Amino acid sequence: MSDNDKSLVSRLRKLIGAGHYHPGERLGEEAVAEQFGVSRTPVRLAFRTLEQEGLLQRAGKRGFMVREFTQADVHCAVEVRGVLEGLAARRLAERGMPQDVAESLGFWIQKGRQLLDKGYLLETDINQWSDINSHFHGSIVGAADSRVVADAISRNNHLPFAAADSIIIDSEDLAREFKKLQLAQFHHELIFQSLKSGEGARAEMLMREHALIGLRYPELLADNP
Amino acid sequence: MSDNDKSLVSRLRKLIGAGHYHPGERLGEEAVAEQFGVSRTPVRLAFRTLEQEGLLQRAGKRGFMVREFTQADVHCAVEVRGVLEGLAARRLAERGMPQDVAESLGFWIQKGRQLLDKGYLLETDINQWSDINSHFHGSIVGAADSRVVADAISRNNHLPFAAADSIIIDSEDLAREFKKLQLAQFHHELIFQSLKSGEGARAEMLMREHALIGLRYPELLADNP
DNA sequence: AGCCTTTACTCTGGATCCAATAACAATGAT
DNA sequence: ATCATTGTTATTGGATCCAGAGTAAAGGCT
Repeated sequence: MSDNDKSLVSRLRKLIGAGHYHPGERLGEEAVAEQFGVSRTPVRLAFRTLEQEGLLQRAGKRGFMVREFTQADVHCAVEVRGVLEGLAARRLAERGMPQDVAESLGFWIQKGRQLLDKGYLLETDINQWSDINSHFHGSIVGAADSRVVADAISRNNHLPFAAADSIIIDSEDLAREFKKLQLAQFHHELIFQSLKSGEGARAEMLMREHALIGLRYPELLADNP
Repeated sequence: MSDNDKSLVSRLRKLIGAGHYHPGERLGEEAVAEQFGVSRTPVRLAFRTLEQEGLLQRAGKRGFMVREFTQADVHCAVEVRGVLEGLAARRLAERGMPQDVAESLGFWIQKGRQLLDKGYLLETDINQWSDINSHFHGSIVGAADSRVVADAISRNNHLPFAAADSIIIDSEDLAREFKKLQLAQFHHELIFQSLKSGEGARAEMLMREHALIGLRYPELLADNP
C-alpha cells in the first residue's frame, strides 16, 4: 500500500468530498476495509467519525450511506460558517486585537494585494489565494481565543463545500474569478480595519457577508455589462 | 447489569457532564470497559465519538482525558448556540412560518403562560419548564428546515452546559428564578411575534439575546431593591 | 549523586473470531 | 395469487488476541 500514512478518515473524507462515492450509496464495512487493504476495525471507527462529521448517515437499521447534499445544504453550511466566523470576529474586535494578530493579518492582506495587483489572474494563482485566504480566516478564528468557537467552525468545515478555502474557481472564466477575489480581498481589508478599531458589530456583519461571496456573487459579476 | 439498554456514549456523556470524572483525568479504555462490564471495543468507539463531541480530548500521544471547561468556554458555547439558533429563527422568519409551526409554538407559549400565571415557582415546575423550553426551541430549529443548521446546533448542545434546556435553576432562590423564567417566557412571546410577522433580523437578535439569559441575567434579577 | 541508557511492562491500534440480528428468499396456507 | 411464516444468508456489534509503541523504572556510567 502506497499511502497508508494518511489516516483512514481523511482519505475517506477526501473520496466522499470528491464525489467518488455516489450520494445515497451504501457503504459496507467489509467492502471498504478490503478496498483500503485494512481490517474492519479501523473502518468501523472511521465510519463513526464520518457520521459525526455529517458526511455519512445511518442507512436504516444497518450500515451507513453517503449523505446527500442539496444546494440548500451548501447554502446553509456557508451561512453557518458566516455566523460562526462572525462571532469569532466580533469577539476579537471586542477584546481588542493583540499586536501579533494585527501583524499576521496585515501580512496576509499584503500577500493578497501582491497577488492581485497585477490586474489579472493565472491558474497558478488559485492555490496561492487559497493559502492566503485560509491563513487570514485561520488567524481570526485562532485569535478569537475560544476552543469552543474554533471547534464549532472546524466541525462545520468538515463539510467539503463549507470551508473558507473551498471557493470554487471557474478556470474557464478567470476574468470573473479575478473580480471575485478582488472583492474578497476588499472584504479582508474592511474586516481588518473594523477589527483594528474595535467595531465588533461591523466586523461581524462583514464576516457574515464575506462568507456568501462564493454563493451569490457569481451572477452579479458576470461579464455582460 | 441493570441499564445496559442505554448506549454507552450517552451514559458516558451523562457521567462526564455530571462531573463524575474530574477534568483532566485520564480515561483508560481497559478501566472504563471493566467499569461498564463491557469489552474494550465499544469503549474505543465511544471515546472517538466523545472526542468529536468535544467532551474528551487526546492526552498526549496515548489515550484520552476529560476535557476541562472554563467559565469562558461555557460563555462561548452559549453564544454559539445563540448565533446558530438566531440563524434558524431568521431563516424561519424569512421563509414565512408554516401554519402548523405557528400552532405548535403557540401551544408551547400557552403552556408556559399557564405554568407562570400563578405568580410563583415550585420545585416541581422546573422540569415542566425545561420540557416547554426544549419544545419551543426544538420547534424553531426543526422548522428552519436545514439539517446542516440543526446538526451544528445539536453538536454544540453535546456540551452539557450549552443546551437550551440546561438553565441552571437555583432551588434556594425560587423567587429570582421565577423572574428569570418570566423573562424567558416574554422572550419566547416576542420571538413568536417577530416570526409571525416575518421580521427576520429582529427574530435573530431576540434569539441571540435569549440565549444569554442563563449567563448574565442572574445578578440583574437579584432581590436587593 | 545525578543523568543517561536500557529494559521491562503497560496500554493502545489493528486483526480475527464469534454471536446476534436484520434482510432476503422460499415455501406453504388462505 | 398473495400474504405470512420460517429458514437461510449477509452484515454488523462485541470479545479476544497479537503486535507495536510509549512510559516508567532500574541499573550503570560519569
